[in-house]
Amino acid sequence: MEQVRTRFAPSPTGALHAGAVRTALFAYLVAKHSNGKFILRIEDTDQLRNVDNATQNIIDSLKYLGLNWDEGPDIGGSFGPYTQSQRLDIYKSWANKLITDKRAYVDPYSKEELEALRTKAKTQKKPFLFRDHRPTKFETWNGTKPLRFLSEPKTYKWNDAIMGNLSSGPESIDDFIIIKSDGFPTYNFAHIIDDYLMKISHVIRSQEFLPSVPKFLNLYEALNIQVPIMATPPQVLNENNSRKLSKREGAKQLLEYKKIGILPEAMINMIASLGWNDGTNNEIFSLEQLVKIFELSRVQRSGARFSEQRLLWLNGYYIRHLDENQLLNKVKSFWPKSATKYSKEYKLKVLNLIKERLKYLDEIPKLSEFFFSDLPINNQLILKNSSLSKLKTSEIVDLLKKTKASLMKSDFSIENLTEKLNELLKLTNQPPAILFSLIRIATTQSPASPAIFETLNVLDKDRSLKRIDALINNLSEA
RNA sequence: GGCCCUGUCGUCUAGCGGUUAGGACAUCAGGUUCUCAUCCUGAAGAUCGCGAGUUCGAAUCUCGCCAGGGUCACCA
Repeated sequence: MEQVRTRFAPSPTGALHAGAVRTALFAYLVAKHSNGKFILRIEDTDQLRNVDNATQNIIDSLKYLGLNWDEGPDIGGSFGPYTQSQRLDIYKSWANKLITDKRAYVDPYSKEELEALRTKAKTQKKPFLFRDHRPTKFETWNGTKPLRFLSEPKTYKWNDAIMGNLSSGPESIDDFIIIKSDGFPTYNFAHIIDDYLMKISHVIRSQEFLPSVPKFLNLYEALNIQVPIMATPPQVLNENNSRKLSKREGAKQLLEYKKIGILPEAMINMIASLGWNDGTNNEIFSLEQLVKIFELSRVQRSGARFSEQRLLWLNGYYIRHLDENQLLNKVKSFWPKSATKYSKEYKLKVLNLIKERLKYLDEIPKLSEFFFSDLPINNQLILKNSSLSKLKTSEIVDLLKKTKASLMKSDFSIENLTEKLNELLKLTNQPPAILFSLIRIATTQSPASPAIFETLNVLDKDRSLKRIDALINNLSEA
C-alpha cells in the first residue's frame, strides 16, 4: 500500500478557530496512525481576502497544539512549494492541457452579463447552470479572462470514509472557473492538482465542501487523475446556535485559549471528542493515544457543538494530573508580578496547593497573590463570614492573640501545625468554623485559599505571625 | 427554490432487532476538622424528531412527513 499522506490546507484569510483546527487534527491523526506524513499547504489564491499575519497565526496555532507537519511552507519538502501563490506556473500548464483536450474554455461573459443570466434564472425559478450558456465558439486564452472547466454532467456514486455512500445527479455538475482573470487558480482547481502532485492519499475537509464533490469527481476524470480517499467530518457548531462555527458567530481564535492558559492537551482532547469517540466510556485521550486508536470510521456524521464548559473541565483535569515539574514549566508566564523574586521550589509548593482549584492558568495570580505579597487588610472578610460576624471585636482579638502564642511554639511543619491548632481548638473551646476561618482570613486576606495547615506551612512562620500581628493591630485601633 | 447532509438526556455521546436506553460535562443534594476547589456518594434528566409499515419483538430495518444545517461566487 502507498504511504498515507494527508494535508491541512487553510487559506490565510484570518485566525484559526476550533472548527478548522479539528480538521487539521483529524488529518494529522489519520497520517500518524499509519506512520504517514502530515503536510501543511497554504491556499492563498484569493488575493483580496489574504490577511497579512494569517499564515503565522496558522503556524502558531498548530504548533501550540503540537500538530507538527512533515512538509510545509516553512520547512519545505520534496513536493514544494507549499504555498499556492508560488505554484501558478504549475496550474497554468495543467489548464493548458485541459484546453488542448477541449475540456476548458474561455468564459466570454462580463460579470454584469453573468449576473443578468443568474437573475433571469432566478425569476423563472430555475436553477442556474453555466453550461446552458456555453459559447458556441471558444476564444483563445490570453490570461485576461477566466478559464472554465467544460463539464460532462453525469450521475456519481462515491464513498466517503466518514459519510458513507453518497450520490448525486447531473444537476450538481456545472462548468466552473478554474483560472480567474487575475491568473490565479480557484480552490476547485488548485487543490486537485496539488493533492495529486503532493501524493495526498486522504483528502479530509469540512462538510461545506460536500456539495462540490461531484464537480471535483468530474474534473478528476477529465484530468485522468485517481481520486484520493475522501473524508468529510461534520461541522463544528457554535455554542449558542446551530450554525457552523465561524468568526462572525463569535468563535474565539484558537490562540485566545492559549493566552488564558488552556493546555494543548485539553484542547486536543476537546476537539477530538467533537464527533469522535473510541466506543468505550473513556473521556481522556492524549495525542499519543489518539494517534494509536483514532479511526475515521468512528467519526460522527452529525454536527457537534463546541463547549467551553467542557473544555474548562478537561483543562482542570490536565492541570491536576500533569507531572508537577511539567506543569511548573507550562505555568511560567502566568505568575503574578510579585512572584518574580521567589524560587522555583517555593513556586512549586504554591502550585501544588492551588492547582486543584485552577480551571485555566490565567487564574493563577488571583489564587496565589497572597503567597507572594501582603495583601491589604480587608475587614469585609470577617464581617461577611456568618460565624465570625457574630463575635465581638474584642473576642476576635483575643482569639488572634491566643493563636499567635500557640503558633510561636510551632516549627510550622504540617504535622506540628495540625497538632498545635487542634490543641488550640480545645483550649479556646471554638469550632473549626470560627478559629480556622479566622486564621485563614488573617494570614491570606483572601476570600478563598487552600487548606489552612498547608497554607501556613508554605507561608512560613515569620510571615504568618506578622500578618496575624497586623490584623490584631488593625482591629485594636478600630 | 434546486441539490446534499443530519435528527438518542440541556450539551458531547454509547448503542448496529430483545438493555431497567449506558457514560461524560453541566445542574441539584450529602460527605471530606475552615473558605474555594478537588475527591467520594447519590438524585434529577432522553416516551430515542413525528407517523405508518416489516417483525413475536424496533432507538436499531423500510417508507412518508417534519425540523435543523450545508451549498448553489472570478471565496475557500
